[in-house]
Amino acid sequence: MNDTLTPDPRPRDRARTEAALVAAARDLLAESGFQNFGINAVARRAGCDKQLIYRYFGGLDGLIDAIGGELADWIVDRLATDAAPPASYRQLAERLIFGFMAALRADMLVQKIMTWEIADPSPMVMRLAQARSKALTGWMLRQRGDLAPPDGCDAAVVNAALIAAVQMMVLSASASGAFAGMPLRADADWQRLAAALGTMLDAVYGPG
Amino acid sequence: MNDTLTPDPRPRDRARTEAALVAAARDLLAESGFQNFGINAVARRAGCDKQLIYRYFGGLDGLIDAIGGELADWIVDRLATDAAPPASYRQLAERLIFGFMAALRADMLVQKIMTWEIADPSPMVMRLAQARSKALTGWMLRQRGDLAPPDGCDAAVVNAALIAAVQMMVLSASASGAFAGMPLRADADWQRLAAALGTMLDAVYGPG
DNA sequence: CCCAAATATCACCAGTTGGTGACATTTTGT
DNA sequence: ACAAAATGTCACCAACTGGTGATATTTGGG
Repeated sequence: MNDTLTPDPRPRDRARTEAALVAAARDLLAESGFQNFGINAVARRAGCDKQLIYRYFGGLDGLIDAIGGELADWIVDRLATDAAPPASYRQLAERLIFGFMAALRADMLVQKIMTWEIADPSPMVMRLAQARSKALTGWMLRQRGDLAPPDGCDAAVVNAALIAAVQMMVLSASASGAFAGMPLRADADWQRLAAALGTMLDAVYGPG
Repeated sequence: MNDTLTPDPRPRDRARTEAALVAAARDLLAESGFQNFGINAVARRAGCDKQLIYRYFGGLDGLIDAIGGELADWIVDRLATDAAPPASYRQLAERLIFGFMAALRADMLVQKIMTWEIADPSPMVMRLAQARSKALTGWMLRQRGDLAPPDGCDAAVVNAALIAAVQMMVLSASASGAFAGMPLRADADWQRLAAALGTMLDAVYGPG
């Protein structure tokens, strides 16, 4: 009869519960960011008791690590889609920059985590950043082959700066729809940015 | 005898108290960022009751606005120090980028506010960003004179991208001492970045 | 002088947070 | 069949948050 004594608890399936907790944490992070992100909010969202987070993940840190494992190779997964290897260093850099831009624009969760890394750098969160940048440089080394940038050009730093520009623009756009007065809402806005980045790539690496 | 009945309250000086509150908020923000930044923390730091924040500023928002007023022209104040007008567009852009980099690197408070704008965009905080970018574009227009960028180059967006790159690098450096695996701690690191930015300016605007 | 306004502080409120111990129920191993 | 372990839920804790009403004390104008 279910006599209002036990209001049907969730089925006892640890794997399922763990997955629900990870999903709840990820969705919550992607939707609202790390503000108001806490153990209570995650448990509430997952519809189960926070005690389980302690039991199964050892706390919120462990839960974050579980998320981190999922997106360690985030950038590589959606960058290495081109069949043909790049024909020039310029092309390699172009694929890196524009691929990064598209991937980041489409992934709210990673955007929020990147913001988190800037705003509240805890050891736990920094590990996510480290894994990401390691995967990214690994991809570059693998794709580079024997292509070389022009002489007298610190390509690593130039690329880092372009990545930084894209990252800042995307994060700012998600927050306010603009950066430094430049609107970043319509597709035309983004195409204008892409054109400017193309100009810079042309200028630095040559129109290859 | 001050018989433990009245533990000497602060002197009744509204102007002084308001200044103390603004200073407390600013210092707290610069030191710890907007995490744990609340009305209780500010009042505690200022050594007076939070009620005064409600009375004198109408709440935390008003206090933030008071800070915003102080640094509305932040970037202009420390950019327009050069006596001679720029001799070329390249020189203008160089002053903008490197001046911005130096100013931002030296100002922890503005760094934290910029992070705030990304991480927790509330209407109140966004007003600060708007005032800043308005002042910045105003400076550009005033300094530009009749200098013009090369044809076929969307200089406004190129400059915005370079500013974005610098901003991302500085914020990331303050948080973790690196960006995308590139260390940003020693002066040599920053000189390397400056050199790369110089390369990009050369390439886009010509070595002038 | 006296009363009103201004100033400063305190006491309390409801709500939230992270964290822990106890309990009930189900599953599993022997 | 029975005990032990695993799973899920609840109740509670101290600490903190933003917010408000009441109360002292001082200042200043009439």
